[in-house]
Amino acid sequence: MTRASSRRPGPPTRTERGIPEATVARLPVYLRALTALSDNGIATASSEDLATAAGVNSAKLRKDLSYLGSYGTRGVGYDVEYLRYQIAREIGVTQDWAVVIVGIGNLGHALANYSGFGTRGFRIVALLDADPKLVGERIGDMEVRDFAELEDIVERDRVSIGVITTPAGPAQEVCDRLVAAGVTSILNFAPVVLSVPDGVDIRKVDLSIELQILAYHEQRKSGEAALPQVPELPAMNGLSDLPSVGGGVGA
Amino acid sequence: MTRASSRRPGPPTRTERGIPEATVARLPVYLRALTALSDNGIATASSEDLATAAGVNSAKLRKDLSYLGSYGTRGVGYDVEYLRYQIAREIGVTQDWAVVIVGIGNLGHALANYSGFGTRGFRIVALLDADPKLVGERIGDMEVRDFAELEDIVERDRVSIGVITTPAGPAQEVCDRLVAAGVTSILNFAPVVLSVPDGVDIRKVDLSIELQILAYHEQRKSGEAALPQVPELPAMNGLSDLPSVGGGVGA
DNA sequence: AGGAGCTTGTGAACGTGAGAACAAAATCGG
DNA sequence: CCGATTTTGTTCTCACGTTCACAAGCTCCT
Repeated sequence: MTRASSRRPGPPTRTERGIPEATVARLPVYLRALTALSDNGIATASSEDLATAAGVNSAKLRKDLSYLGSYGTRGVGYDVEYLRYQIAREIGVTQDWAVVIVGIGNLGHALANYSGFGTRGFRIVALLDADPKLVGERIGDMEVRDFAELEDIVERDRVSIGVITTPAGPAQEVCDRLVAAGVTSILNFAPVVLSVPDGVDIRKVDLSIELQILAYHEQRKSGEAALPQVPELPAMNGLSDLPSVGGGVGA
Repeated sequence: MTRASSRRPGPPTRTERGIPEATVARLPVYLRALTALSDNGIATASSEDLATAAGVNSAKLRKDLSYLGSYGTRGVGYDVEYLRYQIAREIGVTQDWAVVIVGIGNLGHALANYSGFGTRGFRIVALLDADPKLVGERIGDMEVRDFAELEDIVERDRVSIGVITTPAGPAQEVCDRLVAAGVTSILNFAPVVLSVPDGVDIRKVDLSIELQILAYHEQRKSGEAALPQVPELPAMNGLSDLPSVGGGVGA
């Protein structure tokens, strides 16, 4: 959760209509669970069913849904299609969002290739990279374009979401350009902390950090016994500054 | 934060030596910030400096570090190298962790190709896929091997971490096989909720969910004005069940 | 040596999130 | 039509996480 936007000092720290951030983060999970149920031909589901499908407990799910309104029926459960639509609307995926991907390296490639994308609320309108060797390359039905065209594209297609898949180095500059061009939501895969002005939302995905969190717990499981007790700086691993997935030569 | 492991009912809900989960999730960020400072030749840093580099506020950073011990010096700050080593040791990245990647589609490819990986605490020991057309393909200095070899590899190389980059369909089965083979930490990129026994840690990375969270906030920013007030189920978008990045034909 | 000036480590206040438990509302069977 | 049963929506309580604020401790200068 990395909201960078305006927190006005009003009394209830919750936003506008007031859905807690933790709940917002779970709504997409519910949406997917509902879709799965729907695909299985299930028309009605109890909070218990839904909670199981979504991997949470039913009390939490009910409370989450209560923030949206009273869409269930006591004694019966939730109408799958109806609830699904309500959540989709609340999240905002009943409309299409234009997305640009900047940095067409390994990961950028993977995301660009991911076909089941355009049909699901998000539409990739451009793949950008500053490396002339990449510009012009075709990926699926799209062509990599020069990063210099960013501003034009953002304006023309009303792009509000940018995905950064460059290496760490150029990420901040790319970010600044995106923001200056009018993008107000950024999904960052580069292993750096980006700074953005108020009103711009940033979320970060970082493979390396996820692995390190797993390693921490893994270490507790087995190695509990013999940890060297505060040794004096033995030659450590090359834990360096870019263990994420950033690809491409970026901007 | 998706720990599935044992929560014994002891009084302080905190684990073993007791580092809060929220703190654990930030330690890798601090580690990276320290490495960046170190690379810039900075030998000492205050909590303020570090906090800025890591994108958090200094009070939080100090409290987080205090769970590890007293590694700073009042009036001075922290020795960058020393603190870096202490955090690395705490996380467990001073040792090497063997990792297998299952599902060599677009994303599996991207992760496999990511070079700055083996040198940083995590060593990919195998790329696995069930699709015979992929088996044998060379990626970097590795070769894709048959998913059937999983058990042998896990045992031989003492693999404790598995990365799932298959599509949603086979993910649970792959997960079960991983667990049965002895893997106790799983990083899941497939857009499904995996169920695992106690003692196995799961973390999930889901592009589609991240985008949807951004979309939610984006909608609040602009569209605040005219939201159709609870319409009656208009033809909605094909919000379906696999908007993540899963690639390959998996197991 | 002693005081001024920093910076850490932590206790306490506050806010947010999770889970238990229950009352309100709906269906269904007789 | 009424009671039994089911399941939601909500209230209450507790645990967790964040932030503030300050005393303890270190260095440096005079």
